Amino acid sequence: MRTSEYLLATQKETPAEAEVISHQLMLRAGMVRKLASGLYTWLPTGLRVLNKVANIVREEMNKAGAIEVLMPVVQPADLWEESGRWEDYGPELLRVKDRHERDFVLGPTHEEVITALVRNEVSSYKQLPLNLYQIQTKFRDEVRPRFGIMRGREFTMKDAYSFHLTQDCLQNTYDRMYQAYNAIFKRMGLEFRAVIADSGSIGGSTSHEFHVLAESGEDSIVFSDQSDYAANVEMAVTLPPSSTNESPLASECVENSSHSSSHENRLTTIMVKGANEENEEEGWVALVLRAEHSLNEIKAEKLVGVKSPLEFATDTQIKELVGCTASDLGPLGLSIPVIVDHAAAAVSNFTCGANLPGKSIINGNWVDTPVSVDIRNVQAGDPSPDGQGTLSIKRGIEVGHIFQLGDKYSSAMNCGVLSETGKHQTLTMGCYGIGVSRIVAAAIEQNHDKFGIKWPDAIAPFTLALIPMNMHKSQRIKDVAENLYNTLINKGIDVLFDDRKERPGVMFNDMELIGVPHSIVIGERNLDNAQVEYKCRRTGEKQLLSIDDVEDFIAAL
RNA sequence: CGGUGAGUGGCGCAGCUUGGUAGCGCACUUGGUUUGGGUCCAAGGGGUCGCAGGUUCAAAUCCUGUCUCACCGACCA
Repeated sequence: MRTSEYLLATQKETPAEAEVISHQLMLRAGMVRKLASGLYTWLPTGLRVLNKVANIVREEMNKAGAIEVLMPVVQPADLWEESGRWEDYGPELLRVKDRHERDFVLGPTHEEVITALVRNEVSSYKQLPLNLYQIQTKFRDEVRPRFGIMRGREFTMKDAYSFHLTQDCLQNTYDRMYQAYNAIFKRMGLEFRAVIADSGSIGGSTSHEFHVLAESGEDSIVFSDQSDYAANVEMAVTLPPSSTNESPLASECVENSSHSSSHENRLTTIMVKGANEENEEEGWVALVLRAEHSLNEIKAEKLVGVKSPLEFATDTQIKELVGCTASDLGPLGLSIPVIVDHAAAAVSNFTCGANLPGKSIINGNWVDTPVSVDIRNVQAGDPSPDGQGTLSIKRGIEVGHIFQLGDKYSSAMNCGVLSETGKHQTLTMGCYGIGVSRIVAAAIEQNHDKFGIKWPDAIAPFTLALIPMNMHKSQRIKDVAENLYNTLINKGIDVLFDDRKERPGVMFNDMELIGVPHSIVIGERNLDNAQVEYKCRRTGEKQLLSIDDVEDFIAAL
C-alpha cells in the first residue's frame, strides 16, 4: 500500500472525549471514527487490524473442529419469547418493529437462533457433537458505552455454540475450546490469563474467562504464585481459617460511648434485603465482615436467604428496624438473621457496633461459634484456595469467555435428537465467545509507548513501513524504494510505502503512531554504501542492511 | 437510571461574567523556502457559535425548554 493512495487519517491532537489510551491512540492513528455513542466506523488501518484478529480466530477455531456459519443480526422476537429472554434480557436488548408491526431484536448474542437451527437440522445422535461458530456484528444497547471500541454498543464478536448428547462430550469440546483460546491469544502475541469465572446471566455452570493483562483493565483477577490457580475476583474463594477459634463462651459485652473505629479487630455489619427460598423478598439479613475486608456481592447474592440482586438497606430503614445508624450496626443481639464471613467468625475480642446510637462493643466475642460462609473478596496475600501458594491480584480486560450451558436453551426450545436407543434426548450445550473488536483495543492497552502503538507482528495493520527520505529530490532513492516495495509486496509482505512528499519527521512520527512493527529507511547517506537502515518499533533497535539483504532479512522476521 | 461537566470551522481551544454580529493553534489550498525526527514565510478557503423559543434596537454572550456527548457508580465479549 502506498500512503498516497491510502486514507492514513492520523491526527496530532487527541479528541477530548477519549479517556483511555487505546481510545486516544485509535483515534489519533486513524483506526476508527465515532458516529454516535458506542458506534464506530472502522477506517482502513483499524479494519486491517480487526481482520487480522478475526482471521487468527477463524483459523484456530477451524483447527479445533468448529465450523463457520453466519446468522442474521435481526432476529424474530418469537425465538426470544420461546427461550424466556424476551422478558429476562432487559433494556440492553434493542427491540424493533418491522413495517407489519412484528417484533424483532438486534441480536446481542445468538443462542436462540443457533438452537432453532440445530433442532431443525440435526435429528440423530450420529450428527453429534457439533460446534458451530460465526464472526459477526452484535448489538447491545449498553447503559453507558465507554472507552471507545472497548465497550461499544455495536461490536464484532466470535461466538461458537456446541451441541452434545452427554456431559463428557461437552467437557471434551470445552477443553478443546480452552486450548484453542490459549492458542489464539498466544498467536496474537498478547500477555493473557485464563481464569475461573462466574457464568453470569447466560446461565450454566463451568466457565472460564480469558483476560488480557493491562493496568487499565476493568476486572481484577487473582492467581496463585505457586500453582495454576487463577480466577476472577468475583469467583475466588476464601478458605475458612484452619484453626477453628475456641472462643470464650460468654460474650463480654462492654459498651463504650466513643467509637473506637481504628481497632484492629473491628467488624463491619451490612444490612441487606432477605429472601425466601424462591428469592421472594422477605425481611432483612445482616452480613458481617472484618472491617479490612470488602463484601463480594456476587457471593452474597447467591446465598439462600439473601435477595438477589443484592439490595442494601437505606439509613432510614436501618433506623426504623434497629434504631441506630449504619455505622452503629453490630452482629450481637440483632433480631434479624446474621450471616458471618469466615474471617469475621474467627476473631475474638472484637470491636463492633452495639446497635445503639453512638455505642460500640469492645472485647466482644461470639456466644456460640457461628457457622461461617465465604462472602468477602480475596485480598493479595490470602492463601490460594487450592492450598498451594498465596494469591496476587492483577488487572485484566476480558476478551474471551467460555461456558458450559447445559440444557438451558435446548430444553426451553426443545432441541434434541434420537439417541442410539431410539429415544428423544435433549442436547446439552456449550458456548464460547471472543470479543474480536475488543481485542484490538486491549492489545493497544498492553502495547503502547509515548510515540504510539507497538503492534505485535501478528495483528499489525502493516508489517513493514518503507520510508524514503526526500524521494522527490533523488531519483536514486526513488528507484531503490520502488524496487524494494515491489519485491516485498510480491513476497506477500504487508508493506506501507510512505511516498508522500513529507519531511522525514512527519513520516517517522506517523509510522510510529500507527505502530508498524518494522521499518526500512532509505536515505542518500547510507545509499552511498548500498545500505538502508532497519528499525524495530518494539525494541528501538536499529541496524544497517545491505540493499540486497533486505528481502531475506524481512522474510526471516 | 442517578451524580458531575461540556456543546463555537475536520481536531484542540479562547470569547460568554461586563450583549454590539466570531477569533487563535493544528489540519486544508496556492506560491516560495527547508530536508534523517511534526521547517519557516506569505497569501487563501472553510463556522451565522447543538436545536427551539423568549428578552432586546441588537444575542455565541441573558432567560426557558429540548437534544447530544463525555466522565464517576450497578452489567458484559
